[in-house]
Amino acid sequence: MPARARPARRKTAAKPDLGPPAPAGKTADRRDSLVAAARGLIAERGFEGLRTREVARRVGLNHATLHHYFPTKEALIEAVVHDLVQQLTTYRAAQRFADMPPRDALHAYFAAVPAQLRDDPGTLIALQEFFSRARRDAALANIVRGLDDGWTGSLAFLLARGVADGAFRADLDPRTTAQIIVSFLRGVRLPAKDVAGLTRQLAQLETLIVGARSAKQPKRPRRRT
Amino acid sequence: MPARARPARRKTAAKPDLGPPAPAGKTADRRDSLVAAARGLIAERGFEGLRTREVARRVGLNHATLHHYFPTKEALIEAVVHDLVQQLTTYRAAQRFADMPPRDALHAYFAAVPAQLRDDPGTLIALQEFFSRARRDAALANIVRGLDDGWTGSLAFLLARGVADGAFRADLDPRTTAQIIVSFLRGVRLPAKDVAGLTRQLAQLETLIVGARSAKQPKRPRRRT
Amino acid sequence: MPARARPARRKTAAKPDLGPPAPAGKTADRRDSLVAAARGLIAERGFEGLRTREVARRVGLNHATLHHYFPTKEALIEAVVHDLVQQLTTYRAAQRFADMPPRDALHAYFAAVPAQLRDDPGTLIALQEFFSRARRDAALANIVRGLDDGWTGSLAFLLARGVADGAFRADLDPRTTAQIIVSFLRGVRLPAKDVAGLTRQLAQLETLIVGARSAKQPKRPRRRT
Amino acid sequence: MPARARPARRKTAAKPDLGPPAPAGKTADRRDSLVAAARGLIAERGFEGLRTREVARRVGLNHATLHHYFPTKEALIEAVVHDLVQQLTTYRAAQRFADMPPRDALHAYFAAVPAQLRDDPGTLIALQEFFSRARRDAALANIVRGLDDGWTGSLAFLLARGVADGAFRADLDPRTTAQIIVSFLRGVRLPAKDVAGLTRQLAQLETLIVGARSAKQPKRPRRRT
DNA sequence: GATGAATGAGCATTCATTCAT
DNA sequence: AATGAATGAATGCTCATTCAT
Repeated sequence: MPARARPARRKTAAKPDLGPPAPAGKTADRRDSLVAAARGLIAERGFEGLRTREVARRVGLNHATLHHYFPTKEALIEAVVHDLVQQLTTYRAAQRFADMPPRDALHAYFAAVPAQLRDDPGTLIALQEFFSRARRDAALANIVRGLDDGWTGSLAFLLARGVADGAFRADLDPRTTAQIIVSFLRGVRLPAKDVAGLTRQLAQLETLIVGARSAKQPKRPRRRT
Repeated sequence: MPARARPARRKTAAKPDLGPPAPAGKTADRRDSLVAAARGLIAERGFEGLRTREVARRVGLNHATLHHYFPTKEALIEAVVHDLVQQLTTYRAAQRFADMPPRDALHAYFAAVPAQLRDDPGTLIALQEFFSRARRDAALANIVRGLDDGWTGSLAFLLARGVADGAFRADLDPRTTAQIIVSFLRGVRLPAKDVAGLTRQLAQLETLIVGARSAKQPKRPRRRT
Repeated sequence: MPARARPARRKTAAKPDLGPPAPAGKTADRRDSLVAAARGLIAERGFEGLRTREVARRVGLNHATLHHYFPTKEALIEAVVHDLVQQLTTYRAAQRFADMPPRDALHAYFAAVPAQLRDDPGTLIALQEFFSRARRDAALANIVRGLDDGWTGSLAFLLARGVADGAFRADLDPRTTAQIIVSFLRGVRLPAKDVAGLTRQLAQLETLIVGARSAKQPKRPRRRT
Repeated sequence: MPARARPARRKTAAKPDLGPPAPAGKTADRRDSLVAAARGLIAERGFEGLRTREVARRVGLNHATLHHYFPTKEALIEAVVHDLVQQLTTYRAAQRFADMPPRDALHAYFAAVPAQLRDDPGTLIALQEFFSRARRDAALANIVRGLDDGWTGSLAFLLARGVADGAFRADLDPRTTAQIIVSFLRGVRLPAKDVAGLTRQLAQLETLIVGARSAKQPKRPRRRT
């Protein structure tokens, strides 16, 4: 749920107090609604089942009106990707991994995954669809690659810090391990019916990364005080 | 319309004495060709881009003739799944992991991945497409789940053996770890442009599973025994 | 339900005498019908009013079937041009101007115009539409130019012969005059409600070309014995 | 919502004292601009390619605003015709053929054609489009017929004077010849790439009309006082 | 007057499927 | 078995027109 700040429509922008409640930003809202509806539809039916008519219908608009906001279906899809990228980037930036000890950061990171899955599975499912589609769409592949690099990079940084201060296994290549984690997360079956199972997997992965020390609590690594 | 009597599926093609001299297995061959073409097309363009006319064209058949072999497009897709499942099951059965020490078995298993990727990327890409599609197709989901369970099961068995004989880390839950590996493999970006990177990731994963001992050879752990 | 009657006949292809009257050339016939319908529609409503659905409807076909014969609307239009060009070329070739004395040839040529207008006004009207459209369609412009050059050329040749043997005015540049005639014919108002008027104009034009001698029979120049 | 009170059309724009200081004639100007833009677009792309949005865009107006000036697209088109008619009528009136000797008048008339073609080809091209469209639009056909009659009439009058005073061929029917000239001009290929060719054709036509005397200067007959 | 938003009717094109031969 | 022809149900997109503001 973004709630994009909406920066001053048009050039007038005076409109101190209008009759209707708040028509300001209606256009942006509509666009956002359409993007959200499209994302949901992609999550539900894949690109195979994405119909502009259905997207418009879900927002309560005539299908022709959709083209008032997005000239083509492809433009709508692009908007969905960009929204997805921004949302994920924001999400990553919002977490202050840098402020936390590596092990806590990793734990927090992993803890966020099942939460996100429960709160907003649609976004992640849509993301998987885009990963799939990137295979045959060069432009999308570039965007996805950027997303991937950022994702891997932030994880690799976190892991490197942990390796340096002895929190993680010494024989761990940060970048390679980050790639493993990313591929693992990308490969998670969605929609997740077995969230408990996923939580267990994340915990196990944490154990593997942390190393031999935590052998005594394999399922649930001790939280840092 | 449906219920077309499916004559001699797969490679059985026994039919010791038929009227015409040599038409044996021709129908099965055609079916196989169509399935292979469909699989290739799915890999190339996804379900989005799967067209029965194109499938028929690639096999050199008229598009209407395809319907003599598969009453509907959906039937063709099902045949592709079943073919895929059988192929993978056969493949797994062919490898004698049970006869090898766990660590060697794991290594062999991981070594086979980049090889498969190089030899027949199409099958794996198609597989990813089916995983994607299973999200919205209950019937397909069941098939895929079976595949998944078998895959996870065989890996879990291997890991359990390793944990039991001390080849792998003791704090490793075989089933959970098997699920991690499966999700990781499912999440690998295809087509793989960076096979070396993938090989490195597999080696790292091996290291994490084997445990602290191999800290000195992170990239290519010496085989024990 | 197919009701498959024939039991697997390969490349036999005997077919000595078939039940139905004459299915041969049915495809060509359909194509021709569609082209004719399209030409008619262009004549009636211009390119503005050309609808593939209507073309198909006039031939008694589903609009999707039209695309079985012509991949796009543009392809259909092209077929109409080519048909038009061929028809006109054939028409011109059929007239044996070369075998006639210039003056008789010109007269015969002019006499054919009102006849054509009465028999098949649609073709000429469609032709005018194409002339109009050639203004904004480079490809069409080339085709039309070719048609024009042939038209002008044959007339110029006729006129040159007449100038040479004294049948026409001596101060007449054959090519320029041919261009005048062609432009005049191109500019005739269609559909022609006043055929008599047009006939009069052609006679007058003949008089102007023949020169001063025929001052006594302005409307109907005497035919050369 | 038609019946928009049309205030001060054309270039009158008197309005000596209005409320606001300078909005005088603004509405009329806007209308004229729209008509001019529409005419240009018709010349460029034909009726096929006439889009009200594009017309408005070229004038710098919102497409919805266009409907304040012209209730429908058809009304805009009508305004274009009327503007065209008025322009041509004015143009014809401006030339003082009546004051000149017939042969000079004809020459002046013909000389004006290439000039007009060079200065404002758009108007003539649009005119051709309207001639084309008149074929299927009865209302337009009437307007065009009026234009045609005026055009033919003025030429016929000129020719009649010339025949009477011996300037032109005696065996020339003024009205019929006027129709020939008009059809010829209507059939000229536009946009004219070969203006020299057209000039030559006009000169030749002049020769044909004047008669045998000018046989010595076929291209540029000396003006007979 | 001006404008962004909205809409209905329509359009060319696609495609899995059916059917007669 | 094989195929060309045919079709209905979409599908993305267009565009003149309407309307609330």
